[in-house]
Amino acid sequence: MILTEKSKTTRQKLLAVATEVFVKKGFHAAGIREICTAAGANLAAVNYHFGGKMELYKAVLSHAFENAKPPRPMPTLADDPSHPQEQLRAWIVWNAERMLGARGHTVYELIVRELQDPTPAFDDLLERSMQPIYAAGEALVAAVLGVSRDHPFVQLCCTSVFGQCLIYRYSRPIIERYQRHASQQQLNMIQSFLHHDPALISGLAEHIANFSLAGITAQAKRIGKN
Amino acid sequence: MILTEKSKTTRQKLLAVATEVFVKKGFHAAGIREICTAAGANLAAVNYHFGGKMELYKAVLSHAFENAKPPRPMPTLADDPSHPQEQLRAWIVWNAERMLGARGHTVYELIVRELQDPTPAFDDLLERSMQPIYAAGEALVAAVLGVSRDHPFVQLCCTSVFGQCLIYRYSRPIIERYQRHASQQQLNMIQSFLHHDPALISGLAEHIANFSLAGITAQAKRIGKN
DNA sequence: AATGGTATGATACGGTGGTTTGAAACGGAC
DNA sequence: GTCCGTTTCAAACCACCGTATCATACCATT
Repeated sequence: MILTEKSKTTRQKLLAVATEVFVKKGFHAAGIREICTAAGANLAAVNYHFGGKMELYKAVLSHAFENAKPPRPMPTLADDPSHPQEQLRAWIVWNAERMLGARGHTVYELIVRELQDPTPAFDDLLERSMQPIYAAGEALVAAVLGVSRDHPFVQLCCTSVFGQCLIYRYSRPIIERYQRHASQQQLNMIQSFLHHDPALISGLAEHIANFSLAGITAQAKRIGKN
Repeated sequence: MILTEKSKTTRQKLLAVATEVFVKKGFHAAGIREICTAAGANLAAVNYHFGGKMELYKAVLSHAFENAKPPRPMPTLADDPSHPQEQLRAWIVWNAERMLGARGHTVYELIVRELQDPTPAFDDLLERSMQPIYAAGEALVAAVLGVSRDHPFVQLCCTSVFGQCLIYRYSRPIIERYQRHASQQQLNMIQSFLHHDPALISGLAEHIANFSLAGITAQAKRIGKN
């Protein structure tokens, strides 16, 4: 199939709109008709350009994954093996900013959707977008704890870090509803968060890093005692 | 409407089966045909006994909330105001065990579903089942940090605690898929987790408490320095 | 101008989902 | 037994969704 200029734009429009809709409603609840009308395309356009709803969805996932290229490279243990603590901090901040940020990080919205209602595309997406990051974190935590990577504490600590990040994606509906009972100071934070204010996001990432490093070093001491 | 014995049992069967299905598939993906056949009832039974799918769902939520009564009371600051640190630890353990446990805690499965696709029943459910617990945690964290409850750090730390708990509910599909690459030792943990082994759950709760207390006291020192 | 691959359009099909209907079966009251 | 409110049942209804169809419009190439 040769792509002319016109076909390219409708394809892209479809992809862009579909990304939005899939993020907002999930795969099953999203409708072809809704996507097509929003993109100003005909109902048959999805089938023509992608071959079906699932293929469109996979294209959206791939596209989101491509656009999730990090602005700065992920810190790893290999960067500076003699200072694992600092590297772990850098990794946590990097990961948290990535998971909480808005710019081109729609992958996480889609992953969060997949977590609850996995589609056949789940495995591949997870493997490609999360596994390398998780593995790097595991190595760093293991280094700081001074144990091997399959020590139970490593998993526990990594999960604690990811949990603190993920909840900000999950609890968006709660936070929106929470505005009613919030003080003025809290309202400002909530607004900043809902609008993906970069300053607030790096503040949150800093908190998660401080909180987690304290937790992890505490566990390291606990291991040392035994 | 007078409830005879027979109607009661079909109603209850419907409620029980619907709870399972709603937890497993969410509100939209669950089908009343599936629920009715699994309950051994006629297709029209849901509409007759509850008035519709949404009413059935609301009944399930209420029923799950009623059955979520804690086996032991929630620890609060009021129990022992002179030892906030110990009380906070007790609260974290209590909360984590509650959120991770299996026995009669289906509310959380349903809440997690609501987080992604809120139905009109969301506000009420949240207000009744989560708000009191969160408020108690806020008070305890504020006491340990030595600040007022609307200090930003209080929110951040509470969110970190809840995030560590919630992720174990969210990441169940990941953990299931992770079994392939897991070592034997990890496999045992995974199996225990998937089967809601109480011993493992209290182990996880302990970890979350240790991790979080270290994080919170670190933040307390940070506040003290400024 | 004619052509042929490409893109768009209106419409219909099969399937599924929640809901409705009206009749039949039950079960106590008289 | 007869009545009447309650409950069950099979079947149908209606709206919606993803997909398939086929005709039409586009547009570079000849």
